[in-house]
Amino acid sequence: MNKKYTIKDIAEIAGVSKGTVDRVLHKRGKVSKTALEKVNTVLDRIDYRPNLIARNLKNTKIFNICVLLPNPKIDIYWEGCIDGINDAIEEFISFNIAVTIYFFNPTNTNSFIENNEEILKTSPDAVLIAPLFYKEAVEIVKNYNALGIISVTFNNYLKSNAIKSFVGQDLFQSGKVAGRLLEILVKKGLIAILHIDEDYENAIYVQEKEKGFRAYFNQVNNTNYTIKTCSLQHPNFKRSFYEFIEAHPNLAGIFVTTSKAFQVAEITSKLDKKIALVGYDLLKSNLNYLKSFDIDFLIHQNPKRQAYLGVVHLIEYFIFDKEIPTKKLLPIDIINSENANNYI
Amino acid sequence: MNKKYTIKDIAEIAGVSKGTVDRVLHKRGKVSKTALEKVNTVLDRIDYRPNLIARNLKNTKIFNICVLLPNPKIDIYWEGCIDGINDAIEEFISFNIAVTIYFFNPTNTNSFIENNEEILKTSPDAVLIAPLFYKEAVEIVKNYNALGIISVTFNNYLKSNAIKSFVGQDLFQSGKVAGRLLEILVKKGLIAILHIDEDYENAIYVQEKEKGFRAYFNQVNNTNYTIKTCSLQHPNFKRSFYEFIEAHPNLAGIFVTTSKAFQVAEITSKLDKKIALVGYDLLKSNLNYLKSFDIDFLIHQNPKRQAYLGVVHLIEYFIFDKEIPTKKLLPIDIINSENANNYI
DNA sequence: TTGAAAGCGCTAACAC
DNA sequence: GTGTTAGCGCTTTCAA
Repeated sequence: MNKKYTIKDIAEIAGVSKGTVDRVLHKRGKVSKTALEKVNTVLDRIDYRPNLIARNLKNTKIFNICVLLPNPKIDIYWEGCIDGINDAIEEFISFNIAVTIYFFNPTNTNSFIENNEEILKTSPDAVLIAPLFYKEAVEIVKNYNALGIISVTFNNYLKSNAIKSFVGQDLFQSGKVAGRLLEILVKKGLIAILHIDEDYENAIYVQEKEKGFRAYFNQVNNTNYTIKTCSLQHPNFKRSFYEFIEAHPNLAGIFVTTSKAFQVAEITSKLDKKIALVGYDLLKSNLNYLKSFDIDFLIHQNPKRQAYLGVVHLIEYFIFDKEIPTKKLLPIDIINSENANNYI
Repeated sequence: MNKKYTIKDIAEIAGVSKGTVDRVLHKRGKVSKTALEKVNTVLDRIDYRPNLIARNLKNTKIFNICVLLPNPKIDIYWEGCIDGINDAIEEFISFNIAVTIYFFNPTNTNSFIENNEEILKTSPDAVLIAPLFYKEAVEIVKNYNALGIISVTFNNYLKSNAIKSFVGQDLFQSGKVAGRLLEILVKKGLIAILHIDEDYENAIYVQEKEKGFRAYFNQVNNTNYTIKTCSLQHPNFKRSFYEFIEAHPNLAGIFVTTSKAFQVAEITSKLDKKIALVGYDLLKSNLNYLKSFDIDFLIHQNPKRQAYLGVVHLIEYFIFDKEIPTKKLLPIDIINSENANNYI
C-alpha cells in the first residue's frame, strides 16, 4: 500500500530508462515530448519521494560554510553558539560540509570587517553572521550577495534584501513579555528601563526591546505606573546607578535590556526594599541572582539554538535543496529560579 | 588535514580487503590476529567516522514502530502529538521505517489494553506509549520486554526496568515552577491546589505536581500563605467550586494541576476580586483566558515535542545505532499572554 | 579466514 | 534524445 518507489521503478513502469527519469525529475531537458509525458503520467499517479540520502552519496563538492560571531571570551553570551554549531556539524558529519567559525571583537568594528575579509578569501558558499555592527554589516552582506555567497544572519535582525534568512527572537515582542512580567511583579510606582551598554554599541536592538516594553504598558494603560528610561555606561555604572536610585525613591521595578542584570542585582540585592528585576540571558552570574530571587525573571535568547538552526538551515539547503525560511523566530523563553536548570 | 577516511582507505592502508575491515569494525569475528592488528593500528591512528547514511542504503529490513496515545478527539491535549510524530516520519522518510499511530480511549482502561493487543499482533520492533493507566501499563510493558520489543514511554513517567526510555517533564519540578509563579502573583492569603480530575484517572501525575508545589512553599517558609488542596470532579464541578470560593474568602491564588484551568477562569473571571491563576497546557480555551489576563501563567508540557523526540530516539537507535537516553526531560516552559504565540 | 563482487538509490559521463 | 554504465560508502553474500 505504502510502497516506496525508486527511480528504477518509475523507469520500468514508464518504459524508459533511469537516465530519462532523472532528466525529467531534474528538468535537465533533452527529453522528447513522448518520453516526458510517459514519465509524468507515472509521477502523477504515484507518490515518488526521492531518497535524499542516496542522492548525496555521489556528491563530491564540499560546501564551505563560514560562521562569524563575537568572541565568547570577550562577551560570554556567545559561548553557547559554539556548542550549537558543533551539534550541527556532528549531525551532518556524513555529508561533505565544512563549517569554519570566526570570532570578531565586539568592541571593535575593524575586527568585524577584517574577519569578513578573511572569510571572503576562503570563497565560502554561505556565511552565517551575527551582524552587531549594523551599518558595516549591511555593506558586507551586500558584497557577499554580489559574489553569489548566501548570507544568513542570526541574533540581530538586519533589514536588507541581500540576506537570505534571519534566525532569532522578535525583540519588540520580548519587550512586551518583559512588560507583562513586570506588571505582575510591581503593583505601582516607577519602573525603569535600563540600557547597560557596556563596551560596545548595540543600541538598535535594545531600543527595540524598549519599544515593546513601552507598547505593553501603553496597552494596559494603568496610571499606577511610571516608566522611565535610563542609559548607563560601564565605567561609572555603579555610581550613576546609585544616583538614579536615590533620585527615584518610588523605584519599584527594573527592566534590564542587556545581559547585565547581574550588575544591577549586585546593588539592588543589598537595598532595604525589594526591587523587581527582569533581565536577559542565562549567564552564570545572572543565574546566581535568579536562584537567590534577586532577579525575578530572565528571558532566554537561546544563542545556542539560534546558531544551530542557522547552520542547519544552510546545510539542509545545500544537501537537501530544502528552502530556507526567511525569518525563523525562536520562542521567548521565560525563566525563573525553578525552571532554569532545564534550559542549560 | 581533516580528510574523511572510508573503509576502502582503511583497507588499502592496512593492506587487507574492505570485507576484513568491515568484520573488524562490527566485531563479526572470523578475523585472524594479524589482520585484526593491522586494521586496529590504522584505526588508532586515524579518526574514522563511518558514513551512517551509506550504511542504511543497503538495509532492507523495515523497522516497525507503534505509537499509542489517548485519542485527541476525547482529550484535545494530545492533538499536537500527531504533528510531532508526522514531523519525525517526514524527517526520516528516506529510511525504512514504518510508524503507526494507535489511539485509546483515556476514560477506558480496556481500550488501552485492547490497543496494546492490536499492536502486539503487528509484531513491532518498538512501541512508544503514553502510559496513562499505571498498573496496566506496567504489565503491558513487561510483556513487550519479554518479547524483545523495545518500549519507550512519554508524557507520564513509569517506574519499570522493562522501559528503555522516558520523554517528558519532571512533574515535581513543574509544581515548583508553579509555586514560584504563585508566590510572585500572590502576596498573602490562601492558595488552592485544584485537581480537576475530569473523566479519567491520572492521579499519580497530578500528585507529583502538588508535591513539588508544596515543596516550594515549604522551602520559602513564608507564613503569609496557606496552601490547601481541593479535588473536584466533573459533573458537579461548578457548584462545588462556588462552594469552595464562598467557604474561603481569603482565596488569593489557584494552581490547577490539569489542563482545565479554563474551567476555573470561566468562574473567577466573573468575580469581583482578582484571583491569581496558574495552569497547564496551551489549549485554545486556556489561551483565550491567558490573553484576557484571567489566567496569569500556563506551563507548557509540549506534547508535540515529547512525541517527536520519542519517535526520533527510536528511529535513530535503529538506523544509526544511537543510544537512547534513559530519561529525556523537556524544559518546563512558562507561558504568559505575550510569549504564547511563539509556542504554537 | 579472506577477498572479490554485487547492490542499495541516485547522479553524471558517455556512447549511440 | 536516450540508454547504459560507473561509482558514491557500506554491507553482505559467496567462492576460494
